[in-house]
Amino acid sequence: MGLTKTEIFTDEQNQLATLLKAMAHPARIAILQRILISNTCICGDLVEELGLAQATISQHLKELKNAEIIQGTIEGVSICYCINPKTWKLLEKQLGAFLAEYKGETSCC
Amino acid sequence: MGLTKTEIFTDEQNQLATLLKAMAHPARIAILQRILISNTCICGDLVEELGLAQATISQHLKELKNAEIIQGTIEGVSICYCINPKTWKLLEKQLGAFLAEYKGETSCC
DNA sequence: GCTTTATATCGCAATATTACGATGTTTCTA
DNA sequence: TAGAAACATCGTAATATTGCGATATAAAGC
Repeated sequence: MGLTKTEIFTDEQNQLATLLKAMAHPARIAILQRILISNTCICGDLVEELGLAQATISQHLKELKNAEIIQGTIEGVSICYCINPKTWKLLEKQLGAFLAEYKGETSCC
Repeated sequence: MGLTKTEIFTDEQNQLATLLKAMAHPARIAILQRILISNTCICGDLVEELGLAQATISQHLKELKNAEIIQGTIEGVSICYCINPKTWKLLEKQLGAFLAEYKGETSCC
């Protein structure tokens, strides 16, 4: 086991779960926040700002890139990362719809 | 290792990561959607509706409960689960603010 | 071409997650 | 009070994640 049964769920459920999973780590949230603040992309600054090893940061960036939440382009010696607008919009739409489904506390538990 | 370095991050970052992690599984998204649709709580119906074993569903419910995203009350023999309004509102606020930080594609990568 | 700088990848150890059968626990009913 | 129904918990196997040191790779400048 230890393997999620993706066949059982809808594509939307799997997609949203994948996106959430990619963000579900404090380091990756911190990375995204840094990108959002600087608007313009950042790179190895992260290693200094967060207290994690270069290999670890690189790995987190890779996961965000795999989920297509961020994208990177070579900028000389370093690499410039920024938000992938397409995925971000998708996320806003999917998550927004999901969260909005809750209609207040119409008595229950 | 295999242990997240929570000391390094802010409480907000850790909290948001924990909430996202609790939702970052297709089964748990499916469970939440069912609760949102039925508004009124559900229980063992999930075992039939999703194709997972009772023990597995119970475990997923426990994780959602630990994250305080849902809450359950004893309803005779079965248990009634529903959204925890407080956490849901917190989630809407935190996630909303996070997602809204992105200001379009002001040229970068 | 060699060196420096900036990232990526590999390999590993520690720990976490996912799924499930088996077994406990609690509550209602006969 | 014994039995059934509905969940929860335990134990376990398979796999995934986290973090890092060491090493590889790529671009720029000399």
